[in-house]
Amino acid sequence: MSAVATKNKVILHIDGDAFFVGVECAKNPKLKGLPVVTGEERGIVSALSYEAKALGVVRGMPIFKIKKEFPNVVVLPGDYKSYVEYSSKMFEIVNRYAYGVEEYSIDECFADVTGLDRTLKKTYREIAEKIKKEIADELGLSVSIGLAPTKVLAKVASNWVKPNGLTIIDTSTAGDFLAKVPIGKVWGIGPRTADVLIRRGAKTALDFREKDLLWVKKCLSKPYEAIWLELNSVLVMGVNTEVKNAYSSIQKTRTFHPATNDKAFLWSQISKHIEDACRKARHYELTPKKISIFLKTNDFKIASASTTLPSPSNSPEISLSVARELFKKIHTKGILYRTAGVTLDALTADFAPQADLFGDTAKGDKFDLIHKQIDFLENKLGKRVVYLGSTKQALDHKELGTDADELDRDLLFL
DNA sequence: TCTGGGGTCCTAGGACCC
DNA sequence: TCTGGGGTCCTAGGACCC
Repeated sequence: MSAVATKNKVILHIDGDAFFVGVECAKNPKLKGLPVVTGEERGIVSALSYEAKALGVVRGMPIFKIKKEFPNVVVLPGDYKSYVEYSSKMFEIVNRYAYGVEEYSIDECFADVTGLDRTLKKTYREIAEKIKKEIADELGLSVSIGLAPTKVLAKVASNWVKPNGLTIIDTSTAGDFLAKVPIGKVWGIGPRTADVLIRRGAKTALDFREKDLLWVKKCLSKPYEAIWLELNSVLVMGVNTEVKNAYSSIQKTRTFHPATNDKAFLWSQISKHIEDACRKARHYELTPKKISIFLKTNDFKIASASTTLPSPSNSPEISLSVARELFKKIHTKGILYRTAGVTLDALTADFAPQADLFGDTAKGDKFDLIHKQIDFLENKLGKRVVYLGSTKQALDHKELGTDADELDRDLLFL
């Protein structure tokens, strides 16, 4: 037995209430108390106020439907810049009370606040209340807070009362809470795994927690062991306070309707996604080593193919040349596809590439220079001043059949 | 929730090596 | 030619998150 008693950690989780709408109300307090949605520019609801929810509005609802059926709902375009600003200010406030914050998403963070009760001579509840008050006073935002010995339990806690909640779960009370949490509501357990667990008799988080580890290992894969341990108050998912400053993948996808099998159209979508993904990679000075593309059918089956690039490059011409083969592999005659997507993978910070035997790197260098010029132009004149010939159709919104090969010329259109 | 877009991590199976 | 076992890399697909 260890001489040092292993005392439970105290993990805090903060979740913004209807965050995007919350920010809009903070910017324009007249909106407070009104049914408000954001997402006008996307055509579907991204976020909605609790007042809008009460009327029957749901996430993903088409904006035209809102305007028609709920004329008194305020519809706003998303203002991502503000959301990011408010988000980082919110994290700064939390950071006053923690040695680092894990920025989990734009409206959520975790922090390890263990021991702060002694340092600040306050209870954990008082500390959480203070954080909540500062966020409300300084930013005009409402949040829900959970305090618990692990991240998974802290998520359960912050979700327990919403909006404007403050819930504390400790080892002794966890069972009472978990008995009321359907297994599918646990962070990390989605519909598939929930099905499996329910069939095996674990309907609630408590049922699952009471299974033994061997059972968990036998029925599920590795990540679920961590969830099981965390439900049992064993902290295994560390709070990662490192500021995440690089993507490890960049994805571009688009769903179109109606679904189609048109080869030329689908290929032009892929081409556009490759251009856009490469542009983003260049913007962040990242270079992918891998590319993968996928097509999704009407019944949500995904056919994907991926490969390692001949040499790392963020020029679309390189990706395009290998994607052509990948596309041939996954495109099946007669099947209708609803979504096409591209992922650039294994991104690393830009580096000076070594010349290789086959001259691919030399080719990449040439395109590199061209794209530097184009990026410069586009920064001044706007996006897509210049684009690949194979992308043209996607930009024209043409859906009629044209021979794919005819369009697949790596030409730049001005 | 008949289901948008952008991410992360894991796993099984095959290829190839010793 | 057949045989065994282990390691590692690659690819396709699955599951989950916000």
